[in-house]
Parts: sequence; structure tokens; C-alpha cells
Amino acid sequence: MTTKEQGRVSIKDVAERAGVSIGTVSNVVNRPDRVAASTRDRVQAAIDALGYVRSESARHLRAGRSRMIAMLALDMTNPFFADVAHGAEEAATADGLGVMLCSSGQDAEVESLYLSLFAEQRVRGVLIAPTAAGSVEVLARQGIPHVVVDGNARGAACSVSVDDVVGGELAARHLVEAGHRRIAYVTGPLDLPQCRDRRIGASEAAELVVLETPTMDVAGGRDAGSRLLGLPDRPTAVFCANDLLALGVLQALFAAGVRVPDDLALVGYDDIEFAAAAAVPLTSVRRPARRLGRTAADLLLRESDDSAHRHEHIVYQPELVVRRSSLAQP
Amino acid sequence: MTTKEQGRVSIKDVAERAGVSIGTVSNVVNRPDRVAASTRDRVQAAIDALGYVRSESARHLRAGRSRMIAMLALDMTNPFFADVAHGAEEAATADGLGVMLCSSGQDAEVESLYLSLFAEQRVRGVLIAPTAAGSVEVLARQGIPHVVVDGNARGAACSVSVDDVVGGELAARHLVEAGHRRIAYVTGPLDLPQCRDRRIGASEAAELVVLETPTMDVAGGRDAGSRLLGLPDRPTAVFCANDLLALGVLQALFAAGVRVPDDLALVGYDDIEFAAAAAVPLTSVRRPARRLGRTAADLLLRESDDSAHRHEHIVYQPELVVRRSSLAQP
DNA sequence: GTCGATGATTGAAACGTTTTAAACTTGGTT
DNA sequence: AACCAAGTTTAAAACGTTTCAATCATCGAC
Repeated sequence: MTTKEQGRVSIKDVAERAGVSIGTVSNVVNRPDRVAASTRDRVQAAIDALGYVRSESARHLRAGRSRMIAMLALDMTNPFFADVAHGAEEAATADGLGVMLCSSGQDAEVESLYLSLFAEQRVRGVLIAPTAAGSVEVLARQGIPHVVVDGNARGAACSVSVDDVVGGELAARHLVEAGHRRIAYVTGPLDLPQCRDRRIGASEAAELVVLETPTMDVAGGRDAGSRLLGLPDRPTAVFCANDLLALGVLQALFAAGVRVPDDLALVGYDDIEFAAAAAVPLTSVRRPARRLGRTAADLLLRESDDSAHRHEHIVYQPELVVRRSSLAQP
Repeated sequence: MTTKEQGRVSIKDVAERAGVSIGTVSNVVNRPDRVAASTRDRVQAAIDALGYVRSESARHLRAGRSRMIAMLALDMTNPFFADVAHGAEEAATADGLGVMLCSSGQDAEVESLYLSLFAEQRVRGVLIAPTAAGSVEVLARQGIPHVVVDGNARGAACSVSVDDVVGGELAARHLVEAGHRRIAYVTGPLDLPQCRDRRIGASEAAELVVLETPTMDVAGGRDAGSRLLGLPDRPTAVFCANDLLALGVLQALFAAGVRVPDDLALVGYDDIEFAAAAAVPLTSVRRPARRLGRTAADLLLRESDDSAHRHEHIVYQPELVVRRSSLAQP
């Protein structure tokens, strides 16, 4: 079939070898029905012999639109976002599009570097998880279609999210019902909308001791956990803004000999796969990550096709999954 | 600065507005020193006013090489690969390149779809984790630079890997030294080189009861775990080909009331972040994931720049991290 | 035999860059 | 007054596609 070719072979080479014009080759590739069977075969043979692969950049240049979407999140190593990304990937490849996955890591510089990369690539659109930096506004200003994942764009763009206020309330109310009065909220930066919303919801059910940490990962959780232990009037329950934080807190508590749930109840958020497998299986607020990603990608594709388009806001409802970490003492 | 533009603005528009030729605009963008200060300012002003963003596809078309690399792995939701990807992302963005992350999910069709996507995009190169399908050979045949991550290409390409034979031996020997004689090996498909090598290494230390499962994820582990329980002469220790499998096994054992490590010792592989946070903290064979990714990307960039190039094989040594799941009974 | 009609094929333009060689300024030398 | 060098700027070609209007065959019908 294909032979190894170092000098790239173009449509012109194929045309030459098959003894037809380049227009015909293009037709064979894109609308085989418009070309006679005999020539079609001849051209196809030339394509196979030469190992011709059409150039996406030339195609894109001509068409004016690319076959790529991008997804930008704070941290792709967070299993929640990895799942969202996976869902988006499924939806995109079903349409023959590629997905570029990027972690900004809370670094505003990295983030704007990615944004200009996307703009230069003329990506079809961007799936963006809101960050502290005003990236959503940048995309809007540049006229790049985008869907906000896990956040709300207040009408300025489509968005797919989970009702975090409800989620926060679910978690806190559960703890209150188990008899807890002093509840801590371990969170990432409060300028992140997600962290704010969960706090608002939780505040409706209980008064909170807020422990903020710069990064929403396991290390951040460990840090918050040890700070928690030093608190004068130690809370009896902790609600964490995501499962990574909760796992970190759990590690810190364990290291200090504090038992969960006996000494301290713990609730996480996202219900990542590892929550169920944790040292003490973690009660968590489940969000449909994969579906979030699929829906967001679908919305994005729809928007980029349909010029006249009204922004949609899809909000999923979270669900509390109770496991041992929050079970009331007997 | 930028104004919202729907009809894309090209270098020609900028040239017109600044009253210079397009060549000059190109120079302002790419070699500002070659153009007089006064014109440079004028052109820059036009660029800002129009919100001009250069088209990567046109650039790429002209240059013949793109500014993208791709990474293809079985499952990006496996934290190990997510970490590898993160490392690769760091190295690539340091050079101003973008990374396209893709999960093949063991589906040969998806995989070849991605490969043709990469070829059409003329990606600079591909980071590939070896799969059962012969993708590495396809890349070689098409002359696309690639680096095999977590596997060896036997001279046909660069590779970055961890010595899995040693890793397997490390795990099994540890169990043998703890007094175990009947040891099970829970693994993904044995046509995956990784799974084979770990088995070979482990076999050198002990005889193994092999339990194969089609997918290397938590669900696969749960499945293998329950099969394990039904075994006639039940092993006293289990070595899993990765941590996801181990976590799944742990869940199945727990559900059946089998205690770890008292009734059964457990060792995983990769030492993902969640291994330490597991219900019973998991003994695991650590691999430097992030570094693997960084090194692989660096190698790839070097190869794609330097035509005459001898393939390198970098092999890292794994390291056993002992935690409670394999601690001998007192 | 000529006229359309139909179907297959072609030629050329356009997409937005980068690059190279050529053309145009200056201002200083002879 | 003519010439040169250095410093700027420009015109045009090339990259590989797709598309559209135009041409070319072929064939049945008059």
C-alpha cells in the first residue's frame, strides 16, 4: 500500500501520476460520485501507491475553519476534569474533530499563551472551565465560540454546569442532619466561582469555618488538614470543595491520629472514582463529569455551525452519595 | 486594543491600513529589527486597532511543519497517563508548541482514526504509548517522528520507559520476602508489552496465578478481584499490573469481607497519587510519570529538528514504595 | 448531420502566510 | 556630479487545497 515517503507528496503528485487534473483528485477524495468509475479507480491507485495524505492546513486555509476544538481547564490531572475531557473527546471525534486538552495550572501567563495559541490555530471553539483570569472575556472579545464548562457565563455564552449552590447545600445539610454544628469548609481560592457557589449553598445550611488553600489538589488538602487540627475550637465536620482536597485532608487527619468519621466527619465534592476507594470511603457530591463534557462539546459544535444562535445554559443537578466518611457515630 | 471582529482580519488588511506592503507587516511580526522604528510603530498600531491574529494554518502551509505534537495513550483518565501528559505539556509549551491529547480506549478503530488525523495535521511528532494495534509501525511507515512512551521500540524509534521487568520483580520479591508463596498476578491484556514485562519480572521471583482482565481500570480490578475469591486454592498475595486494578481488587475484597493485608497482601504499580490515599494505603511500584512525559517530549522535539539523528532509549528505574497493603502480619 | 443535453474533466482563482531577490532611499565619498 | 554602501521597503512566488465556471466528450433525438 503506502510506501515510506520523506518528501511530502501533494495532490499535484497524485494528479500527475494518475494523468488527471488536481481538481479531479480533489473530487475523488471529497465527492467520489461526481467522477467516472474508471478514473476514480486510477486516481485511488495513485493515492495508495504514493501514500498521499491530504494536508489539513491547506484545507483549513481554504475553508477558513479548522477541525479542532480546545479545552482549557485548571488541572487536567484532576480526575474530574479528565472525565469531562473524555466526554468532550467522545463527542468531538464522533464528528471527526480533534480536541486539544490544556491545563493552565492557575498560571495567568500560561493561560494567555494558550489563548493566543488557540486564536492562531483558529480553533472551532473552546471549552473553558472558568478561572480567576478573565479568559472568558478574552474569548468573547475575539469572537471565538466558546462554552463555559462548570460555570455560568450569564448569557454571554453557552454554559454547562452543575448547580453548585445546591451541591454545597446538599453536603452541609447532610452534615447538619447528622448532628454537626461546627463545620469547616476547605476550599480553593474563593475568587473561583465554583468555590464561591459551593460555599454559598453550604452557608444556607450551617455556619462555616472557612479554610482557604491556594491549590485544589491533594497537597492543598493536606495543608488545610493540618491547619484544621490547630484550630482553637475544632470543628466536628469538614466539607471540601473537591475530592482531591478531601483526600488530602483525610491523609492529614490520619497522620495525626484523628479518626474519620468518629472524630471528624468528611464530605467531598465531584465523586471521582477514587472517592469510593479512599482509606475511608468518601461521602461526596456527585457530578456527571463525562456527560458534562459531551454536552458541552455538542453545544459548541452546534454553535459554531449555526451562526444565528441563542445561548443555552444547561444545569445538571448534583446528587449526594453517602459513604462511611460522614456516617454518624453509633 | 482589540476590537471585536467577525470577518477575520488578514495581514493584507493590516498592510493596507498602515500603508505598507504585506512583506513589511510580516517583518514587523517576525523580525522587528529589520524595519525602521517609525514604520514599525505604525504597523503595530494597525495590528492593535484591527485585532490582527496571524493564521497558523497559512504559516504552517508555507513552512511545511506544524507547531503541534500529539500524544496517544490507552486511557487519559488513568492518572498515570494524565501525569505523563502533563509533563509532556510542560516541555512542549516551553517551546511554544501545542499538545493534542488523545485516548484510544483500546479501540483499534478510534486509534487509526486518530493516526490519520495526526497525519493530516502534519503534527511535528507523536508521543505514543504502545498498544496492541500496530500503531507504532504505522507511524514509522508514514515517516512521522515519534517517541514511544512507556515501551520500547527496539531501535526503530526513540523510547522512554521504565524497566518493567525490574518493576515486576521488585513487587514479587517483596511479597516473597514477606513469606508469600501463592501469588496472583492481576493484569490487563497480555498482548500489551507492559503487562507482559511486569509478568516476566514477577515470574523470576515467584510462580504466578495469572488473572487477565480486558480493561486496566478500577472496574476491571473489581472483576478480577471477585474471580480471585472464587479460586480453589486462594493465593495469599496479589500483584496488580497497575494501581487502578489494585484499587478495584481492594474494593472487591472489602465487599467480600477479606481483610488487607491480614488475609491477603496487595501490591500495585505506578504509585499514582491515589495509591497513598486508598482504603488501605497501597504498596506500589513507583514510576516517574511527569519526568517520563517531559523527557519524551524533549526527545521528540530534538528528533524533529535534527534530521540526522540516532534513536535513544532512556530507561528509568522503578522504585518500590511499601505501604500498609503488603505489610506482613505481626 | 446538427443540436442540445448530460456528464466528466479541467483551469484558474483564492485562502494567508513567509521569503527572496530586486528596487528604492539616504547620505557620505570621490 | 556621479557613485556606492547600507538600510528599508516592495513585488512576486510558493505552500496544498477547494470550488466554480468553463470546456470537452458522448449520445440520443430531431
